[in-house]
Amino acid sequence: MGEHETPIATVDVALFTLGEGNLCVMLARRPDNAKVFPGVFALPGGYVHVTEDDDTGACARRVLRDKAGLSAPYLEQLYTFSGKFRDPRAWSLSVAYYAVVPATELTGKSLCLAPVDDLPALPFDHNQIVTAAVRRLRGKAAYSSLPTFLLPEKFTFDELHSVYQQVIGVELNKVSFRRKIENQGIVVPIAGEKQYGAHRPAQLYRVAEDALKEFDQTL
Amino acid sequence: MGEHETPIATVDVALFTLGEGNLCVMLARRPDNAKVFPGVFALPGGYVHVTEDDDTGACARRVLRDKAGLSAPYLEQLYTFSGKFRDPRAWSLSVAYYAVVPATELTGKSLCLAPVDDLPALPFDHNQIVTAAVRRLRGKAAYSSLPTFLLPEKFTFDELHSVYQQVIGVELNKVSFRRKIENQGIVVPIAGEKQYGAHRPAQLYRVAEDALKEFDQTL
DNA sequence: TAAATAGTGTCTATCAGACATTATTCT
DNA sequence: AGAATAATGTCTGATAGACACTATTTA
Repeated sequence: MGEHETPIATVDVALFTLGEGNLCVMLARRPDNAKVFPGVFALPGGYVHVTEDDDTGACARRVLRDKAGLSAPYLEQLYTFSGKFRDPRAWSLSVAYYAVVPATELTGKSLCLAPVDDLPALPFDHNQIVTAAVRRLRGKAAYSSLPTFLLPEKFTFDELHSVYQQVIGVELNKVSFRRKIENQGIVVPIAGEKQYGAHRPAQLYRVAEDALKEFDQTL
Repeated sequence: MGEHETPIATVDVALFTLGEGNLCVMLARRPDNAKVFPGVFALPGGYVHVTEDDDTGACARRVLRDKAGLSAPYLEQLYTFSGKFRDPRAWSLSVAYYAVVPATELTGKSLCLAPVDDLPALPFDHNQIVTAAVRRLRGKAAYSSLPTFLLPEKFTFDELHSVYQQVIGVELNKVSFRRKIENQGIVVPIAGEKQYGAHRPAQLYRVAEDALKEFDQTL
């Protein structure tokens, strides 16, 4: 078997968070000296550095660190997009990841957040990547603890309920939702901690584990 | 941004079928002149040919055509495996696919089929790829028409039931299973066609559509 | 008519959703 | 007391599983 021309290998990351009640994806301005699409907003991404990255997951974490200063969000490989024409430079292959972080992790950073349901036109096949990532996120939200990664450390039950609804995009019965969440052991009450307001105070919760937990049944 | 060394880009395919009641994966003998692991059984795979393949899916179909003579089985991208050490030659990146075909498509071809629950040690990280593919297949089987791709064109309800059980690995209530399948419209009876035996003859069915259909609920 | 498998009718336990009720704070 | 939100108790309709029963063939 002789040597072949190898494709370009890159990693792109769709970083999700909640902004003003909408599910948003982070966009980064491409450098002005980029060979293609200079100065255009796109998903953060970059070449795989074989001397620097242990694997594509490490590459994705490096991209997030460099472009958003994030250390350890929820990160999952999504899909690998490839083809002759997706990058004007050459036959290319992009391993797409998606990440989920609470909005509190992004405060102060000057980032561009775009609501996923009202996205501008993006270069390459990045609109397709976001669409696929949203589909995955929404799909998993219905039967996993994934939406909890959008919440800050402490939260009330109503916040949890609201985040699930926002992500999935449908109304969820409050009583059934509470039953389900309690059965699955997704969250645990923080003893003695309550959120006060002009009403009965709400119990504060935290996630039971840092890992993603999949439910055995639908919400 | 300067030029970087690019990783090796390959595609590997886990081809599933049923052999003697077991879920099996196809293995191919690597050529004797291969640079690494010559003559060893492994998942069929190959380099991405940027001049020949439109994308990695086309590459996977080419691999299946060349190594198993298959034209259009169910094919789905699984995951991209990557890293410094997974290939002794260099930093490499393998886009893994899995395919599902009825055993009848493989008769006559001299192929090696290994039961997935009793797999030999494979080169590279191919055991890991098969494990991930089996998990995906079993996961999807429970709420989709995926197992129908293991069946021949015509089949009885009991065969359908049996294939689902074999793939998922648990017993499924026959009455509930029939109700569910009927509700989902996965299969349609073939008018006037029955399979005869020393008992009441069984209605023959075919799949309703060629595409994968996902259920709204679990079996 | 016995054996074997195909296919259906129906009861029940479980559970999601709906609704009503109680709880606890602030104004 | 009234407003506001938190949290729980209980009824009901839908449905998965269990079981029993009927159907149709060959031997």
